[in-house]
Formats: sequence, structure tokens, C-alpha cells
Amino acid sequence: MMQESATETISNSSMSQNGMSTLSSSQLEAGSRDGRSSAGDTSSEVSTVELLHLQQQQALQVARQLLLQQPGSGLKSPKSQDKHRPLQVKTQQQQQQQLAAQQLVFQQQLLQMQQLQQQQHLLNMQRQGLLSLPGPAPGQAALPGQTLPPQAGLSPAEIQQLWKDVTGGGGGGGHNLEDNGIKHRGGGSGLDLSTNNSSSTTSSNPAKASPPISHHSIANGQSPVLNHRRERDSLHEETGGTHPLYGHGVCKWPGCESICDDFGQFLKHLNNEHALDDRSTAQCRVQMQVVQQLEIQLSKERERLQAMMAHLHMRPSEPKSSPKPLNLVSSVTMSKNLPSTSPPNLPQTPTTPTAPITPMAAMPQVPSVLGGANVPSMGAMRRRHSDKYSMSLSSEIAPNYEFYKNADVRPPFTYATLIRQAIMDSADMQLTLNEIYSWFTRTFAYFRRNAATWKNAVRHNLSLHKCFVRVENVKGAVWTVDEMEYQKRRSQKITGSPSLVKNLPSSLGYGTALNASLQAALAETSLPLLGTPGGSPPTLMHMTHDELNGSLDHLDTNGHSSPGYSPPVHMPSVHVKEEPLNMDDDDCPMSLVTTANHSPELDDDRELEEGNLSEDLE
DNA sequence: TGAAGGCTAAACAGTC
DNA sequence: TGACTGTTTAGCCTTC
Repeated sequence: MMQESATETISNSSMSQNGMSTLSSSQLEAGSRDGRSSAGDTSSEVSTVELLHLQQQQALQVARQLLLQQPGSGLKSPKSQDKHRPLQVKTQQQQQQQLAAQQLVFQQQLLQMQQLQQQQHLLNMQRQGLLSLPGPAPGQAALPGQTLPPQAGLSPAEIQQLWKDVTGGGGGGGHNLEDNGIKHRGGGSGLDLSTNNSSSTTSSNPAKASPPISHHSIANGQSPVLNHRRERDSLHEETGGTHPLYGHGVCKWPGCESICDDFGQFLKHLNNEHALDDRSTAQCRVQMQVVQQLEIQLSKERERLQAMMAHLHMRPSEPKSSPKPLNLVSSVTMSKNLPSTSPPNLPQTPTTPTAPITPMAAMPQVPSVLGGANVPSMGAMRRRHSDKYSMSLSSEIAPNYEFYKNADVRPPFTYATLIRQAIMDSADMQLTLNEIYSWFTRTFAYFRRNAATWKNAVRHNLSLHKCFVRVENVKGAVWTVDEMEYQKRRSQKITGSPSLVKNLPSSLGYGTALNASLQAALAETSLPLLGTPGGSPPTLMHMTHDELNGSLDHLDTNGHSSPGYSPPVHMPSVHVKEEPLNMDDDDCPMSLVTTANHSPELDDDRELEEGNLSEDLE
């Protein structure tokens, strides 16, 4: 059908005196349809045979044109040929004009041949997997830029080459448009972009036809209007001779490459050759399409990258000699219990149950923890990274809340961090164990299965870490966070790392030049909290945030305790949890820990802690 | 290579 | 009695 369409287009164009430009646009439009089909449905993509057939048709057309242009036949169409018999005597001038016209037509035919070959080449590349053709959106009209379906996967050189095709260049590097005798042929030159321009208005997606393109993204993607305005307005500003469309003495207008010795000449050339007219406007539209296609391609490549990373990092069947795959041992161990522990009515997660994906690999917004440390890793490593580099929990999760909520992704945080976050998210800053469970399952799809494992881990962490305080309540026991303990624990981890400590300013303590890790670690304590989309009410979030800021922000910014230093987020009035007196020995080896016993003199504790930390930093 | 941190698994006791 | 909760220990892995 597409072949018929192309053939029909050629036939129609052959009947027209102005057939070349019509042929070009129509053919390219047909090519655009081909491109769409190839992008959207590979089964219907234009085969090489079809292209060859099209090419043959084109050659036939060339021959037909040449026959029509034989001496005596004139340049007229068959219709006009009937009316004007070659009986009349031609003048010398008429003969010269005829010869020139023949050459022109022949050049146009050659150009079209080149375009066809280019398309065929690109299709072949696509077929060989060298190009990825996302193709325009369904229903999107054939626009000039879309006459170049493979451009989305093109290299800049290929795009430039295609641009030459579109703009009528056709020649390789060094071939100016003028060389082809096309450039100065007026509105009907080469590719009648004005015609295509009108076709762009038929797009079912006008927004796509004229996408908002950042003119800074691609230097060549500037509209002529903007260019001229910029020229006029900033002529004095550009005394340095810099212009996005000018570089290395060459006009960078797509498909131009005219040599301009100096900037003034370039401006003159720009005003003369790329003035605001239909052609420039059409070229700008084409460039918009190019940018749009590139953006689409970029997004697709990005998705592909994420998929690749997800595949490489989370493959449970990754060949390992060890019975426990290195990556996400916890996930694997959980997976083995999946059939019995997975609730049947859980929301379906986008990933396979046996192949959870790391947020590093699959999250739409790759967390910073990825860095270079996202190699296959076990939980310990990842979690240590999350602590070490001190990713802000909420800042890491909040943008990906829906992702964690729906995707079977293990959050890159320790259980302790998550438990703390759960408690901080609560209205009363205290949660029962069951509520902590609920927070886990509600917030992370990953924790909707293998409950026995992670629940055990939660209980284990609650009991293990002194920062979690069990408070007897009327209705039972609730768990709270002893922020002091939590921070001490974090500080210990950070101060205990010489590599981190050595970069810290000694005189400032938590000063302005605070090490990024420590700063982020402290920032984690002032989380805006996670519950943005579905968690705690915003007011509560702000409250807790403010509270945390009150206790910790002053450390981040000024390096000194503010006079109104607020106590830890939650200091349980009833301290039920019995802690051994020698708690500092095993769990808090650093000097900071001397303040671990929930002293009411919190300010003193903090000062002491800061002082100790500063000393440690020295 | 060892220490440390983190996770999983399991055992055990107490409570509901 | 069984489930749940809380504590403790052990083993493994990874990072430093």
C-alpha cells in the first residue's frame, strides 16, 4: 500500500510542471509514513525491496522526464505538449533556457535519488540494529523532520547529512547548496518546505508540531525570529563574534555551512540567506522535529539504560558459584519464601517477584547513592553506602515515593533508618510495632512479602539499637526514637572513618565547610520526611521537620548550637527500655557516647558532643 | 587480614 | 494453645 502510495505520488508529480518540489515533499512524506511504520510496527516496515522498487520508479521517472525534455519534446508536460507542437522555431535564448532547465531537472532527480538512497541506507541501518527508530507519535502528521524517520537515532553527522537532504543540500561536506544550483531557486527550490510547512498544521498533535524547545539545548535549534531579534538586539553584545549559529568561520544554520570569514560577514549572511521567510521557518520547524526526535530518543535510551542496569544488577539468576547470589541476598532469601508469605491481594508490582530491582538500577530518578558503587552488592554494602554517603532518606525516597510504593525495590536504607523514618512520620512520633509494620508495607512494595524475614529484622533492630526506645503506653508498648542516640550512632560511624574525618575542618566542628558526608548525615536528621504523597499530614510533616531543624539545622549552617536548641525529637518521658550500664563499651566506643544516658541537660550534652566531635575531627 | 556494620535466621521467653 | 512481641545470639557478607 505504501508502495502504491509512493508510486502514485511519483506519477502525480510527473504530470506536474512543478513536479520536482512536489515530488520531493510527497516522496519524503511517503518516507515519513514508512518511517512511522517501521518505528511503530517492524512487521510493516518498508523493505529494501520496496525501497528499491521505489528507486526504480524514480529512475523511471527520471528517464521519462529526460524523454520529455528531448529536443523537440520541450519541457512541457504531455498536456501542454499536445497544445504546443514543437513546430515553432525556437530562438537561441529559448534553447539555452531549455538546456538549463534540463540540467536543473536532472539535478533535482539526482537529489531525489540521493534522498532515496539515504533513506534506504538509514532503513538498512535500522534493520541492522544500528538505529533505533522511535518514530513519531501515533497520529502525528508527516512533518518535514519526520520525513527523516531514522534521525532519532542518528549521529550528529548523519543528522547534518539529513539536514542537507532536507534543505536541498544533498552534497557531502564541502558541497554547498549553491553547488547544486538549488539554493537560489526561490521558493520552489529543492524541497518545498513551505508546502510541508502547511502540512505540519495537519498534525493531530499541534503541541508536538511545535514543541517548546529550549533554544539553549541545541545551538542550531534557534528560530529565525529569535536569531534576527538577537542579532539586532545584541549586535553590540556580540562583539566577541560568538553566535550559536556561527563557529569556525562557518554558518551553522542547518544545512548551510557557508563560509563566513568574520562575524560581520556571518551576520550579513544570516540576514540575507536565513531571513524570516517560509523556508527559514520551515527549516526551523524541521530543526524542532530533529530536537524533538532526539529528545524522544534520549528518553528511550534512558529507559533502556535503566532496564539494562536493572537487569545487570538484580538478576537473581546471575551466575554465581555461591548458593547465595551476591546481590541482594536479602531479596533472594526472601524470595524463597515468597509463595507462602506473599499476600495474595497485594498490589501488583511492576517487577517480577523473584527479581526485585534496586532503586539504583530502576528508579526513574537514579539516586545519588548509585555513584560507582552500584555493582552487585549485598544489603550490607548498599546500606552502608546509604549511611556512609548519608543519602537523605526523604530526599531520596520522596521523589520516588510512588516508585518505592509500587515497585518491588528494596530501599537502600538500613532497617534502623527506615524504622526511625516510620516513627518520625507518625503523628505522635511513636508507633507500635504493628504500625511500624504497616508503614513498611505501605511505603515499600518490597516489604509486602517475606514478612517474617523483615519483621524479624525490624524487631531485631528495635531491640538492638538504643536509639529506639520502647515506651509503655496505656494501650500497650510503642516505640519512639531517641534522636540523640540516633545522631550519636551516626556520628560515630562518620567520625570513625578516617577518610571522612581527615577532610573535616577541625576548627569549625560542624562548620560551614562541613564534609559533605557529615553534612548529609545531619541533613538526614532534618528530613522533610517521607510522607509527602501518602504519609503524614503536611502539617505534621512540617512540624517534625521544624523540630528536627530546630535541633539540627543549626549544626548544618552555623556550626554552633543555637540558643534555643531543642531537645531530641522525642525524649520519652518514661524510659522503659533497660539499657546496660556499660552500654558505651560495646555499642558506643567513642567519647561522644558518654552522654548516652538521656541526660536532661541536653544542651550540655550537645555541646559536649560537638566538642568531642570537633576533637575527633582534629 | 581483622574489625565493624548490616542483614538474616533462629531460639527463647513473655504476653495477649 | 497459638500468635505476637521482644531479646539475644550466631553466621554470613561487605567495606574499610
